[in-house]
Amino acid sequence: MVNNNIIINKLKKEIDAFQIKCRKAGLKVTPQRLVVYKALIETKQHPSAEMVFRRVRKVFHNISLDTVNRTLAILSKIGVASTVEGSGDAKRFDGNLKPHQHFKCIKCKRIIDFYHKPFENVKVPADIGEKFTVLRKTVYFEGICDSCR
Amino acid sequence: MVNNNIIINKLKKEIDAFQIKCRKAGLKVTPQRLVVYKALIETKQHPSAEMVFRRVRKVFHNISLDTVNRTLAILSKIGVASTVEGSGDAKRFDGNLKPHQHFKCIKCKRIIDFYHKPFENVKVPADIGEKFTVLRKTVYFEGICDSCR
DNA sequence: TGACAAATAGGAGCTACTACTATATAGTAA
DNA sequence: TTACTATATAGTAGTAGCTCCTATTTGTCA
Repeated sequence: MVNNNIIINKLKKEIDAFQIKCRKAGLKVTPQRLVVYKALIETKQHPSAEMVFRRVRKVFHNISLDTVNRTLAILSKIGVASTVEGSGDAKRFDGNLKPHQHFKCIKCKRIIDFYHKPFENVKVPADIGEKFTVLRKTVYFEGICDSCR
Repeated sequence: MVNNNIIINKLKKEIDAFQIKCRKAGLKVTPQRLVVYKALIETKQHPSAEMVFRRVRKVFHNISLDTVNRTLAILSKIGVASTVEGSGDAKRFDGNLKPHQHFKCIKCKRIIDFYHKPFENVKVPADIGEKFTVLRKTVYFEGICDSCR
């Protein structure tokens, strides 16, 4: 029960922070945005737009897929979510803002978070850093997960 | 001239090796496959299927996009090419088999190779290596390239 | 509480594949 | 060389995953 309250309080705080970020960015706080944001931070599944859509439809019966897509793009833009690297297939989103890395199973497409300190501070080689503006550094593994092999 | 011959010889060797790999995999060596393979290893552009298609159409007038797509998938499968990481947009292919890393410009979508030894030997954390079969390790940067900023 | 810019639902449109099928061809065996 | 057959291809239809469009609705602010 105590544990549950901690989780609920954490969620409340995150939603409050989200509303502030929206207003700062000149974005309206709509119930659609709140429900998409909640769906994203409540899961560790790194869902696609379609997965989020199916989830939120259960509580918001006539929300459109377009709104979900637009909202996920907006969340990434204002920095409360990000898109997961990995080529092909549907875009996958991530509401986990802590520095972390991903392992993706090429069979079942599951994405698993892991935390490995040395990968957080990858140094950009001098020649790259001088020529380009590096906005995102990623260490990313692909392979076969435990349940697929 | 001498330089040119070296390049042509290198290309010939790669094509011979490609034919051997095809036969080993039980795949027929068709002119379509050769032309797609050549188009891929001749460029540093990390082309999409569409880009390869437009290129090969110039010399192979009625090749179909489906064949290009299928062939690129096959090249990746038998290990003479790979798909480039990076979410969304069209799949991009790479015929460069030397260990290297990519920087992708989020504006113009250009992909630039770079070579940085320390990134070639990224160690898989023990817990990940035990639980999953890691087939591919990637260090990947995103940002704004020199011509876009 | 009214005004209005921003956001949404629903649907059309688009891009990037992927599947299907009749025809053609590479590889092998005679 | 020629005949055979499994594989591959061209052309096209179909599908997934967005993205754009428009009339309507709604959050925000004066």
